[in-house]
Parts: sequence; structure tokens; C-alpha cells
Amino acid sequence: MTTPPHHAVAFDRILELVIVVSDDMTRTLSAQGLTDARAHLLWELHHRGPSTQRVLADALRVSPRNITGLVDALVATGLVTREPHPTDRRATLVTFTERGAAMTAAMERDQQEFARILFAGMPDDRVTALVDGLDDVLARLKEHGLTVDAARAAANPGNEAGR
Amino acid sequence: MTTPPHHAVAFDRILELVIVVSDDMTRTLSAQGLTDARAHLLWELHHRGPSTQRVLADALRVSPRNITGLVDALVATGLVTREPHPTDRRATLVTFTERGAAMTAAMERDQQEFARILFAGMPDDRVTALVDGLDDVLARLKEHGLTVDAARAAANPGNEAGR
DNA sequence: CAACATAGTGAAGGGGCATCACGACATGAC
DNA sequence: GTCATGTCGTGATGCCCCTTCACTATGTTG
Repeated sequence: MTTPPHHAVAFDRILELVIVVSDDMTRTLSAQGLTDARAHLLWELHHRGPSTQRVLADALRVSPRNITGLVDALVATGLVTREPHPTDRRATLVTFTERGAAMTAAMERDQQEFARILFAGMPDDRVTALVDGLDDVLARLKEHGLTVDAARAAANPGNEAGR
Repeated sequence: MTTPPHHAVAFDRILELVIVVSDDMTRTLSAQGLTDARAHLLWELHHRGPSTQRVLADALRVSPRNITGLVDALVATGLVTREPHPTDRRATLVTFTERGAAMTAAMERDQQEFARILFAGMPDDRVTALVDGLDDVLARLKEHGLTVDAARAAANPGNEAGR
């Protein structure tokens, strides 16, 4: 319609990349015996150091109850432990075991390797242009906040999905 | 390490975009009373026309059993129906109801709107550069096939996650 | 027609996620 | 110091996605 063809193309490419990358990450994680959610928790823990479950719940934007389950699983596989909080006896500090720390370090290395392979041989100015374009798109997304919601509201005012 | 800084930046931007876009799509869908999986099925149906569940299972790359459940849900919400296959009495043809067709059409419109907002005011050459960059990255991903797996294998030969 | 392949589904189970209710603890007010 | 109130984590339930295995009803082929 009013959307220029190359915009649609760009959108398609982004969606395709979204699919491909997230699929690949999921496969790689499961090859290491991890799931997306558990890896996400590990990642957050890696960047924050020992944390309470409440903090992790806020960081992962999931319910505290869910964190309990994820931590249970990671404890069961020996990647983290629950340590008592030094001052607050209600809270527990989720902490890496040696294996957990090693696995997280490996994840970080893998990511580096992934980035290296991904852009290997790609001209610098092309990478720069890519980053600029992505930044533009991201800025636009943040700015609009609601993004698609806004689009939907603009496209068909006053509709409601049956529930 | 050997990874140039701007490569890491580019990778980060891509990951961020992946997160933001998929989150947004999920939110938008659930606002319409849909889940990712069910919307995906609807989308596939939209592009293929009435299909057997087997075909949908292959298209979505999930087990046939799972399709049964998804179709059940879509039938329950009145978006599709199960019609008998004209020649094969084992199979059923999943078909849109009017509401289902309308909702799918709305999804397509929303996507157009989304693309429009996303790239509105962005210079053409910038969009072109973005598409070129994304194409490069996608090509590299397809070429490598295993992507991260390859990276992992190269980075730490002979490791196995405890299971 | 017998032998074999295929479409769909019941049963059972692994995860992710949410809400509600509740007990253990922290804290500020009195 | 005691008491109201808020917070941390978790048991109980329930929804959704997804899988494998077993089984029925049909197609297909020799």
C-alpha cells in the first residue's frame, strides 16, 4: 500500500534473522543441556554476581515463582547453589558452582566465536552501515514504545479480539 | 580476543533487535487472544490455503500430535474448522472460518503498518545498506549451517554437557 | 487380499509461565 | 518490646508448547 517495497523487504530480513538466530541459540543451548530460560538466568547471574531470586525475577521479567523452578533445575544439574543471604534470612543468594561458572564462561566464548564467524570477511564499512541501520530501527522502536500496538490502533480503530 | 569490537557491537544490536521484535509480536498477538504457535499456524494456513494437519506439521516443523492440539484450540476459538478431505478419508483439511480469515487479514495489515512505522523517515540508502548487511549476515549463517555449533566445536574440542 | 505406509489422536511427561495462598522473616510505628 | 505491614520464597493449580509411544482408521501396492 503506502509501504515502499524495500521497507517490506527490510522487515522480512529482520524477521528471518530473528527466526534463524533464536533457533540456532536454542539448539546450541540444548546441546549443552540447557534451555533458553535457564541459560538466561545463568547469563543474568554472570553479569550481576550472586543474586537473590527476587532480583532475578525482576531481571528476567518473570514471576518469582518461576525463578524458584528454574533455580531448582539448575541446582539439580549442579550449575548453581542456594546460599543463605548474609543479612536477610528470608532471601537466598543464587551462586555459581565451579561447573556453572565454567559453563557460563564457555557461553561467553561461544558468543565471541559466533560473532567472529558471522562477520568474518565482511567489509568494515558494511558492518558499520549495518550497525547504524540497526540502531536507527531500535531507536524508532523504543521511541514508539507500543510499536505494533500503535500500528494496530491506527489501522483499525476500535476493534476487540473475542476472548 | 580476536574479535574486533565493532563485530561485538553489531552482534549485540542484532540480539537486542531479536528480543525487542519477538517480544513485541508476542504481546501484540496475545492482545488479539492468540499465542505465537497458533498465530504461526494461522499464518501458514493463510499462505497455503486449506491444508492437512500433516502438511502443517511439516511446515511448522513440529510433531503432528502438536498440530492436533493447536487446531483444537483454534477450532474452539472459532478461527478455523476441520473439513473432510475430498479424496483421503483419513485426512482433515484445516480451513479458515470467516473470523479466522478476517483476523489473518488484520495480522497482515498490522505487519505492513509495523514496517511503515519502523522505517518511516529513514533515508532510502540507509535502508538499502541495512538490507545488504542483513543479507550478508543471513548468507553467512546459511553457509555455515551449524553456526554456533561450529563455533563451539572450534572453541572447545571434545566437551560434553553433563546430563 | 495381505503387507505396509500414512493421517490423526489418546495417554503420559518435560518445560515455561502465571496467579493465589501461606509461612518465615524484616521493619517501622507506637 | 510488640504489632502491623511489607517482602522472600514456595506449595498448589492451571494454561500453553512440545515430544514420544501406542493405536485406529484409511490408503496403497504387490
